[in-house]
Amino acid sequence: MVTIYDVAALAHVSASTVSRVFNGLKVSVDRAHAVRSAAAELGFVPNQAARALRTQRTDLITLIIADIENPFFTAMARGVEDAARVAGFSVMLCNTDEDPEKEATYLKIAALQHVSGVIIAPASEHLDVTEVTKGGRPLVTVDRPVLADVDSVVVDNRARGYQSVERLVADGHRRIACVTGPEYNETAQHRAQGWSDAVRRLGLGYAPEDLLVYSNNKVDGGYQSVTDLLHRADPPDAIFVANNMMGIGALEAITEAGRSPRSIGLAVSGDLPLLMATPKDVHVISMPARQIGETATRILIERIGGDTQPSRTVVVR
Amino acid sequence: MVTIYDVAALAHVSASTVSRVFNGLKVSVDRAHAVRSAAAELGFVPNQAARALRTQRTDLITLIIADIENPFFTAMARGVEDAARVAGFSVMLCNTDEDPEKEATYLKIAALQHVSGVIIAPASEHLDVTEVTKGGRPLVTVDRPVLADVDSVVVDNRARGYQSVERLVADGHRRIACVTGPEYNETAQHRAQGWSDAVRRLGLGYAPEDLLVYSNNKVDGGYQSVTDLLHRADPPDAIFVANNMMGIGALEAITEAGRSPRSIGLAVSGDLPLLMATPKDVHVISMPARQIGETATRILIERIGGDTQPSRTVVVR
DNA sequence: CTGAAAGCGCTAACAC
DNA sequence: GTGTTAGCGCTTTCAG
Repeated sequence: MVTIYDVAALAHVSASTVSRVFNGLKVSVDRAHAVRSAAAELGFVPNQAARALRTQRTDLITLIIADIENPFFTAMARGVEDAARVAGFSVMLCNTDEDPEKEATYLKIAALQHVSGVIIAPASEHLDVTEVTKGGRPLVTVDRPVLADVDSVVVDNRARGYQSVERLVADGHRRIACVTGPEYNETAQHRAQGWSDAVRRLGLGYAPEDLLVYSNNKVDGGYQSVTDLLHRADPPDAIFVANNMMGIGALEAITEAGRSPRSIGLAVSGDLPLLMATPKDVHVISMPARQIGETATRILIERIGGDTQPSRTVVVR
Repeated sequence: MVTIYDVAALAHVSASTVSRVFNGLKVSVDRAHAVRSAAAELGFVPNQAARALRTQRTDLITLIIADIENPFFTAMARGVEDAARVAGFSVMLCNTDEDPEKEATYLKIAALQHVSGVIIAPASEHLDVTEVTKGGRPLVTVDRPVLADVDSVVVDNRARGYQSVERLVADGHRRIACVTGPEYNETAQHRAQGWSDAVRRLGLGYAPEDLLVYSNNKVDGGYQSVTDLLHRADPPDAIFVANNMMGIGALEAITEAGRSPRSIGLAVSGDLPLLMATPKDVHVISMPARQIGETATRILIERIGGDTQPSRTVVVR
């Protein structure tokens, strides 16, 4: 392994000068040049482990997401990756499967690896971030805020629910059901709240609770819930589905029931993955997934750079 | 930060003894116990950077895939992750977007970070692995072999193409087209070869080239290619689609053309993502994505452990 | 089986 | 601006 000392010897300078060159500190031009060519000649690459040991930091960002198979998260991951790369950071992607235990493990690993920062789509707002933030390591949550004092990047979930109802009403629907995520999931709750607020505010004339279904944010859940709704004695004439994956399931259920998004109104929060063209008549309230990732990364990197302003929650449109 | 010296002091032993305990080397039971409780009391966690610097290795595996948004790769990633975790490794997931430049960058980073090993779904068989393998770091490729002397885990792509034709013929189809991936992609070529072999061997009575279409392994490509095929003057009566994403596009194209997989035969290599139920009459030649990931990881970890048998290519069924 | 001692490659005071 | 020096926390000979 070629070290900084080999380079120093070849360039007739000290090791510190080599170090300075590689860290962009002030060095006279001729020596800097000597160092660079020596390094190139030897194929020198700085040893990250040594650097990490010395500085107690890495140029690594850990990204922890709930479900790598959900296109929303993968799109977000791309946003993170892109923003991180231009800033010279690498991203370590971890998948929790919505399992708080895996989540905790990854947070611990992140701390162990001395990553520079963590971006996480937390399984719950009760996430324990102390393990990673103690020692001043920044963490920003995406998709949902947590109760701890950290930065978050989220979307306005209530507005999404509200807007969905407005659009369906504009289409002439009056009896609009809601299929949202698990009851313990705050994001799911907020979307449902937006929907129920609208149902009341617009005077649609039924108790929202009667048409509210909690599901699992997965394709099969959306399929099942919508199928059930369609078979009720007193079925809805439209449905707001609060998550992209369930949106796919909903579409399948509607098709299978011999209906179409024209006859039964459908609004979905989140982009429908893998569909060439969004079926006519489906209202898609698009999710700026990539932008969420980019924004979160930018905030994280500012923090890594020493930004100490009070923590904030950014709502992305 | 609490170090092994703090633990050593509290346990009245030397630092080396603490190190031995944490590395599973022989230490007398009572001292081992003392060390463990001291470590627990202080909340000691070994500093990975120091360890990496000393040993020149990490418990990190880098997984490099072409497209994080393709469910085949994400399923594979899960297999890798699961197998890695039980062996005490963490995985760093990198997404190349099929961009050889990004791929090269990630390989370089992997070497820099002193990861223990690399699993990669290479963009091409001409992948240059020297940067990462020099120094004896193991690398295994998945999905496709490369020209270098490394382990690979693949599926039998020719067999998949051949089998698809057999199944469609059994359904009574005689004029079977093939939509495969990019021409430079060996995997795509092999699937097409299996298809064309079958077309000839089964005496279907047309020149395979006439019904072979190269596409882009994406949803839109599958959609476009199938649409074009259906509008030909002399259209096929069945289609073999060589990739999961294009399979989705194909299905959309068929539906949009007012046809169904019953009237136009359809066989797809790879599982159709996000569909609740695979449409009746579609032949899906399933891909053992997860198993590929697990197998690759197991091989990699054996190599990391010092296995030096000649490199091999494992074909997963 | 255990401890002392010597670094792994790098950075950051500190002097010059 | 530059070199000298002293570690970062750990593992690993080498003695005992």
